[in-house]
Amino acid sequence: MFENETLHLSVDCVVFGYDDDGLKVLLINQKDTSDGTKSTAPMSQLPGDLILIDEGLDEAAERVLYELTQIKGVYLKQFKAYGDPNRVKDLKDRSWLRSVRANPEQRVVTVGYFGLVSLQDYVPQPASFAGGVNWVDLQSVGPLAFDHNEILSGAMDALQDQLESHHISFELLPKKFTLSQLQALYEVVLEKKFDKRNFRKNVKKMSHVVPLDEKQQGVMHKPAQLFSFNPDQIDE
Amino acid sequence: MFENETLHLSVDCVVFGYDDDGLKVLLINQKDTSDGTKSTAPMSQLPGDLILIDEGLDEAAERVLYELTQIKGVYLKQFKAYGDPNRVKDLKDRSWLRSVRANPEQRVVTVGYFGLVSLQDYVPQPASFAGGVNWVDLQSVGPLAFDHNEILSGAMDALQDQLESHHISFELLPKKFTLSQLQALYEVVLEKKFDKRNFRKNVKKMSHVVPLDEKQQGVMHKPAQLFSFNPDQIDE
DNA sequence: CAACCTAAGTGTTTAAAATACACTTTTGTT
DNA sequence: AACAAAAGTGTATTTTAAACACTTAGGTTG
Repeated sequence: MFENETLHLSVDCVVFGYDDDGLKVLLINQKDTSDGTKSTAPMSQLPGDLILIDEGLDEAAERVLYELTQIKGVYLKQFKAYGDPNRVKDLKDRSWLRSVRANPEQRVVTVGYFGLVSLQDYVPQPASFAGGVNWVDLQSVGPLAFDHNEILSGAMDALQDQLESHHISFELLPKKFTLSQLQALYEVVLEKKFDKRNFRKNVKKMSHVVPLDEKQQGVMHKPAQLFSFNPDQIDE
Repeated sequence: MFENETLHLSVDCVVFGYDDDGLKVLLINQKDTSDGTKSTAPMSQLPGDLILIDEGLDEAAERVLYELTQIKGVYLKQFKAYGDPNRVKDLKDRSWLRSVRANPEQRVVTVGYFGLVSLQDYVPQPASFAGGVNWVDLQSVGPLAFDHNEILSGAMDALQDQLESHHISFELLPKKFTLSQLQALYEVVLEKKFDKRNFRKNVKKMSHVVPLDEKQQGVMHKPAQLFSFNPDQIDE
């Protein structure tokens, strides 16, 4: 059943990207299998790959993400290991595995990481580097390879759990942001609405959200004040 | 540096046991190395072992815990993977590894589980089965093998995070418990005091904590009413 | 340059939740 | 009968959360 008695370990990265039109996830397209078999429709998957024998898990997640998407320097956090012995045994995943793995039948346990990036700052659009890398609207994510839909949903749960308690919302926003952007982010991630005045009252209690002497420009309405995040000033 | 190019995966279980005199963790003593080398002092460690090639992670945690301690049927939950490439390379752990592993130099990534048991119900005292299995007061835990102190502290964090939100306190209490026991448990785990009247007010709002028609017996003070947990009645 | 569009920004009232606090009751023991 | 020990109970106060609507600043249009 298992090609030999060893087991491989991989990391898979669920990188969430946010901008004013919503929350996206970074997916890559499996390259068409070139072995002449009537390949099933090419699938999307999370960026992930086997870890090297001498690298740590966090390190592997960073490397793999960079190699597959050219994205680096982003917030990345482990959230769960997935170890169903048959998680890479599905028929739909066979031909692609055969085309990229020395031992396609080998069991692979994977460690899931979730990542956060602002699509306005920081990140060079990965599509311009690696072919087949896409930011996909969360609602539009179809069936993914392996158990990647399950991993994605685990990442989403972790993100929701940690958004408020771990001060990570700022990883999804540009360095300078408005309170409306922050509120919209909360609403998208937590899937509920907030009252504008109450929301702002709460934010103004957080000493790590600091108002700048600067306003939004080029918008056709009253320009909003800009804020930034000061990580040195987290008080509980 | 690494004996060969494969990597092993293990599970380690941090099983918390609770009774009226506090929170304990289940440790096992490494058997004395019998290879004649001047063995370093025998160490304690978390119950853990390599997973088999065809079992899932949760399944492996259950099996390993049972094999090493005879404990089964308890609440067990994955909380974090530990993958430092050198986590089993410390000098202090050498001789023991040589005595139990075919490839003692091989890298091992481990997946941490935390477990919860009531020391009053359920659990046959493991000490009566497997030699060298001990419930150790959390305060009295000394240096453990490998990175097990770090894993223990990660498990404690996970327990604290989830105690209130995940309705797991009941896994640490006898089936029938008093509100004072429940409060004492909260105080020990969360490391803070609660006001008795306010605590009871809150508990009485939880529909899954149901009062029984039964009182404590054989105590030399006013006997307390007993309560039990109804898992079918969790409302958020 | 006046009218208009758009999102920003702002306070108060009400309801709910958290906190602080001390005495009486029930059982078993001496 | 007196005592010891923990169980059990209510109210007032403070803090936090929730509900709610109009004015303002800037850009665009005619």
